[in-house]
Amino acid sequence: MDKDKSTEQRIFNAARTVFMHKGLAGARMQEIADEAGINKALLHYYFRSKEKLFEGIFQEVIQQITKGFGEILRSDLDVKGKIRLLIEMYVDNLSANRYLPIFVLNEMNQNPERLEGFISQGVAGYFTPFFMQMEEEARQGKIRRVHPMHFMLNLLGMLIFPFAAYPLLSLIAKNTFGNDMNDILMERKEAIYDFVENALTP
Amino acid sequence: MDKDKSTEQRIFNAARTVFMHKGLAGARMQEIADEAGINKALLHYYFRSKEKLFEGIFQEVIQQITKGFGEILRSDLDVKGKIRLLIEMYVDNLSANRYLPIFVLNEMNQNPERLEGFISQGVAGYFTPFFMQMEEEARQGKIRRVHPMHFMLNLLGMLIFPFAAYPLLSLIAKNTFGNDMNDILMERKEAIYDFVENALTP
DNA sequence: ATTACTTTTGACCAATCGGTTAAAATAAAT
DNA sequence: ATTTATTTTAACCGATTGGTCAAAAGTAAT
Repeated sequence: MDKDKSTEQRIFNAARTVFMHKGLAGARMQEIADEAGINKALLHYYFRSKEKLFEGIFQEVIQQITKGFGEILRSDLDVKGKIRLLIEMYVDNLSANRYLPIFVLNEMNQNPERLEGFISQGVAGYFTPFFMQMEEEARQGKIRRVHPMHFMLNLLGMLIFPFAAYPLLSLIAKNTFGNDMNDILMERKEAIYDFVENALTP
Repeated sequence: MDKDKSTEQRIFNAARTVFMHKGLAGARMQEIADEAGINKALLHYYFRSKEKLFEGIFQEVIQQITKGFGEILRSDLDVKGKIRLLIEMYVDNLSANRYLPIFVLNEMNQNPERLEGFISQGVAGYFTPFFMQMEEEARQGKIRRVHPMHFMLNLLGMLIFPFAAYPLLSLIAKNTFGNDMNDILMERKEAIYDFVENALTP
């Protein structure tokens, strides 16, 4: 219940938890209040409305994702180095917070307009330089020439999908080979990097 | 409004549309009634409750997906042939219904118990034989030896993710290179197959 | 034409929702 | 100690929600 933090922070943390698990439409202000250990009216004292509270959470989550993403893409590593780091970051982050991808994907589909404000400037700008670096390394014969955008879609898909589809995959893993899905997720870093490296080797 | 079909079918179609776009928590019975062009009370006449109506829709959607999936995996094609067909099917289906993946992923995360009933017997059974076929072809040197489960996760991720993240990717595509995301999705079949084939070539 | 059965409707209900308000409790300022 | 400002609460409100019901409209059988 974050007993020692400020009330505003406790509310914000509670809201993040509940919104992340239930989504905007499924979340209840009463549940957020309970999770924060305070009265429901106090929610509206600190954050005017459910919509405003959600907007704050959503913005924070998006910014946290894009921040790490941008830092890696703008570093001075080579392509394979950046990919290695992207894989590390995504698998670590999503392992710690399994509901994040489905939350973000769902809410951005329910209300795409929310993105427009604070995406265009940020994420979009990181791609062009990285794509140029890929072209350059392909010219040098360091990596195979692939379509940069499709490569990025492939990489992100391999990274994010297993976490978004966890409940289904967990069932399948159990029923096909007594294997636990969590064990498979642990191997995910190596599996993706092997696959990508093989696809990028000329 | 499906004027000529039976009332029950019109309601079911309307429910599929609304649930698929808004999800269980976000959908309103009144909106489904409007979409079907009938009174709200008539919904409860044909389908007892929102939950029952949703269950019917969800089951139909899951079954439709797993059906095609199973048919391809059990066909007598070689591994690369099956992969080619899987790519064709998924890209075609998801192009025609962009909301399907995020709908399924979200609802299975909100209520994983719903899956257990009608998944274990179906989908799970298709995997083991296909995984054995992959091992066999790897032994013959026809394809590179890869971990079957991770390979499947990679393939499904590459197939599904771009559709689930469409709104974000659409913004990025527009801002990095004036390209339209729909054009990119059209090239998706070739891009994935190229990538996979390169990763599977010994 | 009357009966019997099914389909459709408008009006209604209790519960729940996000949000408000006035007052109580607490903290800060003088 | 008293005033002032801030934080927290219980009680309440109107709107919306999923769901019900009795009656009307339609259909089929005799």
